[in-house]
Amino acid sequence: MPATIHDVAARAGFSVATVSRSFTVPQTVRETTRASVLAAAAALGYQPNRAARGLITGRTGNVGVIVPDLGNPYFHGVLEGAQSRARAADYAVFVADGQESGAEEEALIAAMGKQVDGIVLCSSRLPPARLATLEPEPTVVLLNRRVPGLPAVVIDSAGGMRQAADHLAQLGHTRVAFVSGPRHSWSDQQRRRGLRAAARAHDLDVVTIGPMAPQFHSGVQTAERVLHTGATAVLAYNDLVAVGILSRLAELHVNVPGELSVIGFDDIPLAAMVTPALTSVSAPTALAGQTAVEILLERLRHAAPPATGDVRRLPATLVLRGSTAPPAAARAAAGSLKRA
Amino acid sequence: MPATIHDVAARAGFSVATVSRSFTVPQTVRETTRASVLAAAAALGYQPNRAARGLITGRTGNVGVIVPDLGNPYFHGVLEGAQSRARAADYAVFVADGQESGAEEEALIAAMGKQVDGIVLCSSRLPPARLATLEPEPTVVLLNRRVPGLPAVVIDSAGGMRQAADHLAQLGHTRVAFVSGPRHSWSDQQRRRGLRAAARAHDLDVVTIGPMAPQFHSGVQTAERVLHTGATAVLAYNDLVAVGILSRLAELHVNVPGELSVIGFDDIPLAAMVTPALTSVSAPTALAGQTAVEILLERLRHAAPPATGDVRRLPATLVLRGSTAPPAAARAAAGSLKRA
DNA sequence: ACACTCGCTGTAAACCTTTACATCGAGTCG
DNA sequence: CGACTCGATGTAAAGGTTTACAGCGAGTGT
Repeated sequence: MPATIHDVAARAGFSVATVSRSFTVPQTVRETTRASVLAAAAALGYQPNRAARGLITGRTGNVGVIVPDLGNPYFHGVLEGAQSRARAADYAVFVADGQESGAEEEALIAAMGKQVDGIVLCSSRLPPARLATLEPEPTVVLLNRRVPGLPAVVIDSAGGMRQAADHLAQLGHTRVAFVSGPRHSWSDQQRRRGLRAAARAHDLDVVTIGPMAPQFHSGVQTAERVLHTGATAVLAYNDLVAVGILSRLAELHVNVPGELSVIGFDDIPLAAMVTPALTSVSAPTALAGQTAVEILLERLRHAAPPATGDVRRLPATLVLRGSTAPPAAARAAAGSLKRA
Repeated sequence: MPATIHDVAARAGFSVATVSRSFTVPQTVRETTRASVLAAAAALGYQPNRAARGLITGRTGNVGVIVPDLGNPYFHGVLEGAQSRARAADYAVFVADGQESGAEEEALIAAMGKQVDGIVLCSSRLPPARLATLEPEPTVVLLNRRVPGLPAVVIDSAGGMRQAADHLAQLGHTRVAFVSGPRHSWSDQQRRRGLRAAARAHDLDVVTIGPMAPQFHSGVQTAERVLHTGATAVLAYNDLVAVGILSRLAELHVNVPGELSVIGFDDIPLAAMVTPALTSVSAPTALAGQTAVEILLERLRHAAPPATGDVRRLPATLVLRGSTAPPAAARAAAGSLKRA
């Protein structure tokens, strides 16, 4: 029913080859020819059949994005960025939810297999050994994960964590809690690393709680434990748990930031919507998504992967809001100073 | 490079037709035959080439989901539901962001065209006339939108609104504000309709503010206007603006629910995370997404659309949290009663 | 024994496009 | 003027699968 290349060829008075070329390698047909082909195509509403094209070229014009949890706001930014960048290049994007499971992820990769030209794997739950054997089929780029030999875009969590710790130290905090994320999470390791370094530099006392699921309810459950540590500030693995902490603290009538400062991670939209607004380490998720498909497309263009170990590092930046302040002790001291 | 049906056929000692049949119409091949075909396929890691299959069957095994804004949490639930239902049926899902624009949406539909068997159109921004002429190519099902002749799944916002208004009336409120959503939004019309009905029933005084963009900042901007209406409760078009209101109210030191009750719509995860937790009309978004692809798949199965005007109505239910209470006046009255 | 039906399998066409190779005419160079 | 090159176009094969049709052997009913 829909018009094929043959219909266009017949109408334009040329062969199918010429029609095909008019679309895929315009330089090779005479300008006037191309014009009449295009006119015929437009008149017929012709759209190339991607399946047929894919069959012969081996490319699909699709990319896949696999995230561990579609429900996690963190990945919405990624998805949005990926989608817009892909669309700009006339690629379509498949999205799939790995359900936090390596096995499911693997199944997804297999299922996507021939349907996509490449895959953006976000915060993969797969073991490094498995990741390393993924290529060359399909072409992948990692997001927020590094394994040797695979291109990746990573957000500099460690750097962000350092900024957060600097900020806290500067405010006068000396004992802080860290509510950590999933045990084997690459991101968690990065954040720990950043925190360790900053702690040494500033002579901060750090007590780590966790691992915890990166969810709101984890924060709710953890709030009281944080209080018991005697810390005057808490760094949460991500905004979700930070907000959970905030929520429980409000129930307990603990003043934030007066009695406890709270810092989140990722700066998802939620962070700006709670009261007090959450100081958070902003992760450029949309940019990350964009960059990931950009690298993917680039690799696809030159079938020979140029720099397969290409790692793009995106900076995270601390954004100051209302959930951090000097510790109560410091303010008390300042107060007594004034009084004295 | 990857194994084809021919390789499997050769290895199993049968023809390609038999191999093909073993996968697509298993009843027609002898059981033992099928077993050896499957064994050969497994040994070779054979996966049918979808492009080739699609070329001949005309089906792609893909469905598309178009949402007006990937950044809107409302659609995350939809997307999640759609994705999981599709995957269960071995379909893959394309996702695209219409950017709140009818034109972009149209372009997306055209671009998806031959790549998908059907499309779930969420809260479409397209005019009804255009929507009506979409079919039969591609097959679509609408979500949160109704136009004659097209199957749809809608969430009963009007019913939800009625529940919300009932709740408020029961608490003793007599004057409430409604912060409305996008002017031509179908959902907004539904909500208005439900509110009007409930207002009549309970003799509620309703003052409408808006239209407003369905965003957090709209709520922030609107909070003071709400206060000035003299209403003791406010119904927001969705949770995002409700939370915006909450946020601004906290800045103004207006107690919620003491001085003003706030009700949101959609019950996105955010609603449960703010303080006070937001009373909201819960929209079963994931179920809606699921149902939409279910209808789509069903229609695809019987090429002849069974009941093209099929409309599935999903109930919305009010979930009570901490942002609603009797109006200050009522409590004062109750207090004086007690005192008397 | 014959004509049939029935279950299972094979052969080959068809789906729509891209692209290697062939063709053909016109210009170029010696 | 002949041998070539070059640009524009056409012909046909190829890509992997499904499926209409044919074939074939075994059972069935007469």
